[in-house]
Amino acid sequence: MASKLPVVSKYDVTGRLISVFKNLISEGALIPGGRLPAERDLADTFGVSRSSLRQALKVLETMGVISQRVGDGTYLNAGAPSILSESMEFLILLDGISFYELMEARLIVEPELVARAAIRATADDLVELGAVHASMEQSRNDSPSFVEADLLFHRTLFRISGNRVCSVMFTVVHQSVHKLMAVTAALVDPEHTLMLHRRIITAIRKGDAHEARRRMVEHLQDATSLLAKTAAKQTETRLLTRLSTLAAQMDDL
Amino acid sequence: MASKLPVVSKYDVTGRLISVFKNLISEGALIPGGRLPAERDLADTFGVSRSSLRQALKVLETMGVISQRVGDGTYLNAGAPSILSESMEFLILLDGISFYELMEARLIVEPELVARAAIRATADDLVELGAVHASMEQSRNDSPSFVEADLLFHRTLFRISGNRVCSVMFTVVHQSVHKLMAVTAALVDPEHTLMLHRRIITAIRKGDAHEARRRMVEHLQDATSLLAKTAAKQTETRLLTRLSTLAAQMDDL
DNA sequence: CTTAGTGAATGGTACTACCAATCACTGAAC
DNA sequence: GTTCAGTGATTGGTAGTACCATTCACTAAG
Repeated sequence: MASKLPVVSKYDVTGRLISVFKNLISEGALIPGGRLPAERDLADTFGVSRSSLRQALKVLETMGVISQRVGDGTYLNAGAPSILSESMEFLILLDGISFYELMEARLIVEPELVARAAIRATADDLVELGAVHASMEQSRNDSPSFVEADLLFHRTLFRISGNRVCSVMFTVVHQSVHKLMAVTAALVDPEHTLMLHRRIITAIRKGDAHEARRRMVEHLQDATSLLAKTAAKQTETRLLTRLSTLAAQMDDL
Repeated sequence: MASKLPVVSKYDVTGRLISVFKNLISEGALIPGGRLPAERDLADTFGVSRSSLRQALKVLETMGVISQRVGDGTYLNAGAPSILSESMEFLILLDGISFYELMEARLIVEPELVARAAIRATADDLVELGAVHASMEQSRNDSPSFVEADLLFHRTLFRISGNRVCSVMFTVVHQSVHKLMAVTAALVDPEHTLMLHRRIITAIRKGDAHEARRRMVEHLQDATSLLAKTAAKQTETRLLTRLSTLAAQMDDL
């Protein structure tokens, strides 16, 4: 007869639980924003221990799929732009991705993306883009918020372009680059950056995809060479490997 | 005095543990391929319970950062192209990313990437690319392996382009698209695909970046319209939402 | 109607016990 | 000396219990 009946390999319960949640979501049994049963009930329903269930839930929470609040409950998140960010940080660490490679990735994606933004931008999009740029001008003398506004500008362009896949994937790239820019921001000329941004906006307003693409290349190449100048190779490497140190620490270890 | 001394908020032990591992990796205390102490020892040295530690390790394992083997131990992985894959699947589910959006992301990235490949390709790269194409020709009558070889072709181009950020990010995009292609592969004309690929290879051999870019756009647009034709909107949606069902199931639930 | 309080529900952590797979070591057989 | 079987310690995987801190809904007092 069959050699294995309902063996079901007692192992990898956690992994199978993750698959179950994946299916429940795809089947619509769980809706974004909805609340999941309590851990004790879930464990009971699935016939697994609360320990194993919690491992699975912790994975989902780290990926941004769910949110857990003590005393309240567990909720399924709506769209989750932060899903990839934790993974990406480890990727940068393990593969030793350099600052140049990050910027090159931007050079590959953002010009083509802004070209689509130039075509698809609605009137509302243009207003929003103008507002973002205005807030950038206001913070021209405050490095931290200027860098912040700079990235918001790029992220807005991603949104306008309409491709969420690229948008999400480059959230973390932007975050990583952001940490580097924050260090060297003092040496950046705000007026120069603002001018390059204005050129991009103008191209989008005209709906000129080619021009927008060209202006984005111009801007990113300028930023790359500038950051490269201010950060010596040695320093840069050190910065990159310390990217994650900003996170919460285990104080008592 | 200070209002909070060593309070250290007993909460989010797992999250802080993940940060600790991140730091240990970035500081070189953990090297890829290296073995971590046993769970019981780790929990002891960190002063946390094995439960909390295991939650953190499970997150790292799911992301592909570490590998755990019963009876053996826990090892830090080298580069991990699969890190983003699990997260991406949930993203597609939660955000309802469509097949068109996936293909558009490819259209944004791959042409520019192949342009760089045309410039950077070494003699060895060209040989490898030729070999991949040859294996594709051999499997022209076997749909499954033909689709497989098709994706290998594109992944090889990613590698040759030299940008690991894009390469890793699109691993999962390719995987998702692959599952769709496997369904509609029967309707694809192998000879047509092979011809489009040959054009790309020829452009790379010539080192003609513009030509390579143009040929990639041609190929991807062709693939998109073809898949769109064979997959009615309704069917497509159903396929997408079932993308994850191939994974292991919880048989006993 | 507002506010303070009370108790149940919930996630977070700790700890123990046991299982199954793996590996290194030992000793017998060739 | 070499090989192979066995044995025991080590290790990850799961189950289960207990307790804590937070949150929320409900209640009663103002």
